[in-house]
Order: sequence, then C-alpha cells, then structure tokens
Amino acid sequence: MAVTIKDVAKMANVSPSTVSRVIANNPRISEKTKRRVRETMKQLGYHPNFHARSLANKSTDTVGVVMPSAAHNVLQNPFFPEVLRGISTKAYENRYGLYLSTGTTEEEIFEEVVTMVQGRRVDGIILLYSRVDDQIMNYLEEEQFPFTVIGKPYIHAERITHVDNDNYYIAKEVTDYLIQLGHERIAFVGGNLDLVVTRDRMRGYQQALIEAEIPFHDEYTIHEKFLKEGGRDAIAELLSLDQPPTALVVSDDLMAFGMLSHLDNMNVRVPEDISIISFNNIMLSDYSRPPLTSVDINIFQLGFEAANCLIEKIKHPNALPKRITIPAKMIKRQSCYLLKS
Amino acid sequence: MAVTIKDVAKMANVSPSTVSRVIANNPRISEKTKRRVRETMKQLGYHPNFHARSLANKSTDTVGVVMPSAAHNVLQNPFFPEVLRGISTKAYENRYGLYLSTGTTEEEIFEEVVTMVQGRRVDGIILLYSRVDDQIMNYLEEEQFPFTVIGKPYIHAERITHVDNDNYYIAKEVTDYLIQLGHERIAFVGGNLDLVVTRDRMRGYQQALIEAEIPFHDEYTIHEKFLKEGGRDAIAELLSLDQPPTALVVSDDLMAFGMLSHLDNMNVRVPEDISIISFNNIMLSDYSRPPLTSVDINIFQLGFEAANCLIEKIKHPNALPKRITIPAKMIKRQSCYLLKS
DNA sequence: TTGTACGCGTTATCAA
DNA sequence: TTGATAACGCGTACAA
Repeated sequence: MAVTIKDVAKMANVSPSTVSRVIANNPRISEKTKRRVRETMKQLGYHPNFHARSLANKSTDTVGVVMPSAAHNVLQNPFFPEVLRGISTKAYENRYGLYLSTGTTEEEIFEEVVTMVQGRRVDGIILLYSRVDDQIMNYLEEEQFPFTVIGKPYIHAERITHVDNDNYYIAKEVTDYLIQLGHERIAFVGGNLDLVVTRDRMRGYQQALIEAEIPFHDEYTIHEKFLKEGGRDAIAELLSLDQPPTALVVSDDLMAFGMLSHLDNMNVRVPEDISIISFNNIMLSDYSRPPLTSVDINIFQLGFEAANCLIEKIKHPNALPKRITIPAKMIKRQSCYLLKS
Repeated sequence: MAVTIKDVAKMANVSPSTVSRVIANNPRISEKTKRRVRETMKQLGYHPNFHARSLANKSTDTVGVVMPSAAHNVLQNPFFPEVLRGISTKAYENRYGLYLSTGTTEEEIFEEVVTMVQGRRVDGIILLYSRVDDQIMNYLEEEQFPFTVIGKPYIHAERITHVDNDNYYIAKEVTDYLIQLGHERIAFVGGNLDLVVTRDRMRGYQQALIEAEIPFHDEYTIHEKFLKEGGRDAIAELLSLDQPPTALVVSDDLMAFGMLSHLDNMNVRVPEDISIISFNNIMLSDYSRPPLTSVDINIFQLGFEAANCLIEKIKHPNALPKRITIPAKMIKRQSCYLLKS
C-alpha cells in the first residue's frame, strides 16, 4: 500500500490536517512544522493520491481533448498532432494534464464526453473542430461545462469561447492572388462540408470571384470527405472537365499532396500547367516537389491559445466568452504560376 | 451538485449498495430491481463519479503515454501520432482512457511519471521510446509498475515486456539491397545515438558491410539529434567528402525528406546521383519526389500491440514478460538506383 | 436478494 | 498555530 497523508502525520507527530495544510502551503502553519513535515514527506516518499484529492477538491487539473470523428485516421493529418503540441505546451506551463478522446464514431465520442463531464474526469474540454449542428458542442453548452473550440462555432459563436483563423478572409486573399496571376478558371477543393472551416474558406473563394466578376462554375467546387484519397479523386474529376481549371484553391495540404503526386503521374506539370495553393502549411509543405505555396495558419498557436482560454475559463467561470483570431499568412513557394494571357 | 448513487437509491427505494451492485451488474441482484434501478438512473441522468470509483476500486482504466524528451517537437515526427493511433484504437476497444505526458525535458517527464505512478493516476504506462540508461524505465522497473516499451530496452530486455521491430535485421537487409544494386560507398545517417533503435539499425548496417567485405569508413556514419534540420546538415557533410557516398541508409523518413529537398536545391539527382533508403514509411513517403523507398515498420501495429500487452499486464500482473516483434517490410519506390559498374 | 457500516485518501469547517 | 470531524462518492465485507 502506498504511503498516505496519515503515515506522514504519524511519523511527524502532527495531525493529517496539518500535513494537508503543508501540502497546500497554508500560511497559518509555522515554518518549523512545515519543514519537519516536508522532511518526513521526503523520507517516506509521499505523493498525494490524485483521486482522493480530486474527490475532496472537485477539481482535476486535467483538460480533455476531443478529436473529430474521422473514423480513426484523424491523427494522420499533421494538423492534429501540431495542435496537440500547442495545447500540451500551454497545459504543461500551468501543470494541467491531458486526457484524450479515443472513440471514432460521433456516438462513441459523445459518450466519452458525457463520461468526462458527468464523471468529473476533466475540468474542461477543448474541441479540435467545429461542425454544423454538433451534438457534442450543444451538449457542452447546455451543461455549461467549460470548453473552448478550435474553429468557429456554427451557432452561438458570440457565446462560445473559440480560437480560429479568419478563414473567409484568407481564402479570399489567396484566390485574389491567383486572379492577379492571371487565372480565371479557378477551382475550390474543400473537405467535409459539415465543417465550418470548409464553408468559411469556400465563401471567401466565392467572394473573390464575385468581386473580380469571374463567372462561377458549379463543377469547379468539389468536396471530399477523405483528405488522403480525396486529392486524387478531386484531380481526376477536375481534369475530366471540358475546361479544366488552371488553378486550385485546396483546403488542406494533405489533399494538395495527393494531387501533386497524382498530377505527376499523369505528366501534368505544377505549376506550369496548373497552379495549386493550399492551407495549413504543415511542416512537409516545404519538402514537396514543387514546394507548395500554402497558408500558414499557425496551428501550434491555435492549440496554445485554445488551452490558454480554457484554463482561464476554468479559473474564472463567469468571465465573458472570448474570440481569438490567430493570424494567418500565405507562404509563397513554387506551386503557383503567372498565367500568360 | 451532480446526481450521486444515493439520489438514485432514494428514488428507487433501495440502498446505495444495491445501486452500486446494479452498476457492476452483480448477479445477486434480481432482474426486477435491476430494471427499476436502471430506469431511475436514466431518469436522473446518473453517471458514476470517476474519482470516487477509482478511489474505492484502486483502478483507473487509464493508461499513461510517455513521449520522449525531444524538446517539445516530438509530435512533429509522424511516428508519434501514428503510434498514438494504434494505442488509441486498442485502448478504446477495452474502454481504457488515454493520459498524455506533456513535459519536455527528461526531468520534467520523470516528475510527471512519478506523479502518475504514485498518485495512482493511471493503471499502466506505455513508453514510446527506448534509450540507453533511461531514468524513467529504471524507475518503473524498480516500482514494478505495469509498463510496456515500444522499442527494445537497453538492459533487462528479457524482463521487460516490449514491442519492437527487428531493426538489426531490417537494417542489414536494406543495406544488402543497396549492395546488390552495386553500391559500395554507402553511408548511414542515424538519429540520436542514445536511442536503442539507432544503435540496432547501425549495427545491422555495419554487419551488412562486413559480410560483403566492404571496407568501413568512419566518415560514412553520421548521427543527428534533430531529425528535421539533421537531414540538411548530414547531406552537406557527406557531399563535402573526397569520396562522397553513392547511397544512404537513413534512419528516419523525416531526415530523408530534408535530404531530398536539400539535394534538389543543389541539383544532385536522386536516385541517379545518390540512392536513398529510409525507415518508417510514413504516409507522405509516397508523395515525395522521387517517391521514397522506405521500410514500413508498421507503426500503428507497434502502438496497438503495446497497448494490448499493457492491458494484459494490468489484468494479469504476474504473467511472464513478453517480447513482440512486429514485421517490417521494405517498400521499393524510386529513390534507389542500380549502379553501373 | 438486499441493507448496514466502514474504508479509500484528501480537503475543509469548526473548535481549541 | 493546530487537531477532530465530517464530507467527497463509491465498493464491499458482513449481516440479515
């Protein structure tokens, strides 16, 4: 059996409550006893029991991290480990622990979240995605449980603390960039349309076309649920059009990679034949051939700030909701081409 | 205040212990009361308190995952998210939760582990790395705390349950492959020499040279602590030699990517001028230019089996230690070249 | 088949 | 400045 507060108390000739106070560094305990108690704690190798503490305390110093339900391969998208890095860094700074969701379907994850919340297993939750009409987000809001979202909540965005890029604006900006390069046949390849990020980026893309008075083609907008294979499918579809696009706005680097590889196999040159610009600027964007022009959305910072907001929220439950916008920046590399007209 | 077992008991006109038994599905409770109690549990929205349970139970149904101390950018190597995927999958199957280490220095992580162990915060631990003379592994062994290692323990490998590839053999095999392609000036670029995996792969490489009676050059063995920049540094070093190698065995895809990119910048062609073969076969190996010949070490499976072993170990603490070898396979793509002699 | 009573290891309230 | 004592919510021997 492990050594408890009582063992320490006995050995130091004090009461358990005194030991507890020493742990909490309560100022009403004399320095002398503090020293003595600490000494015997070392001697006995005492470490507080986490669960007893949480039970008495009603706090766990743990944040729950909830990943989307992309059938288990979520972690294959470098976005998630990178955002985890950000969260982890901030969490460690404040001595918070990290508890991860492991389910794969939406229903599984929902059950996990309920268990975390009702079981008082974590003090707060970070949602790594935002989707339309999300059961989990609705639940957390109803329960008034502390949580923050990475991405923009589809509804009640003013009431929910969240961290996001200005995806609408950025998408418009990169589309403008392609237009300035002389492109008019510009396609948009997005991920799951249920994700708010996909919608925002698409809106930005459309707005750019409108402002440039470029006619809008339905066939130029494609949505793929699976990023990895999605790239290949999308490119096949686009190339089969009568008038294939000369430039692509792609919502995720991973998709762009798939496209690059597929285009290479088909002897379509990037950027000479087709220009590509995508989002996330994951570490490997620089290493692709050609190096990918991509929007650096500062993934690490998204995670870091989300953790920061959550911890603040846990400490001050009544503070007002916050929206944080992380700056994003297009990194020009070599996948976009000036179109001769 | 949340609804407790007592509330349910009162409402269902039974004692708290009966409710507890219903939760545990104790066979000595009549089906009728079970139904009634379950009914009121639903009505009241009862969910067991995790900490009370763990305290009474002395078990947490949680496994701790400990990442190496690579100054916070561990998660940038796709190996770790992928191994996490494997762990997560198995953990979910058995309804275990995942608790992540967040520290960055060895000392920080050690403290975290002690807190997990002594605080009874997790039932077992998975170490995602194996390094020479590792403080944490020594500690876990001394404490006889359930843990499994991904990689081969440097000492006491027979006593410690672990999951690994046969890195020595594979490294020998890929080196042989290069030799058969006609290469003799073959370099080895490894990661941190404190990692057992690096040593095993290097030994395999050396053995292949010995058996082929190829003289061994010290300058052909390079170790880089940082994978990302390491690739560039290593290639610079190798190319500056009087007799630069014509082929490379690289211990990590990430490094190989860095090399590929750097070589491209220097107009050195792969594979015509230099052949590269590396390890891990991360998802993006297929997308590089040229597609990378890489050893598929089955990262997911490493994690999955490690979790499996750990859970078994938790359930049967006295079972014998186990060593599981995950098969690996060279995936030939286009980064190796037949050298004309 | 069910209930009583105690223990799990802390923290917090109230006295002293 | 310190010590009893009662929670915190659940599991389980023992009794009934």
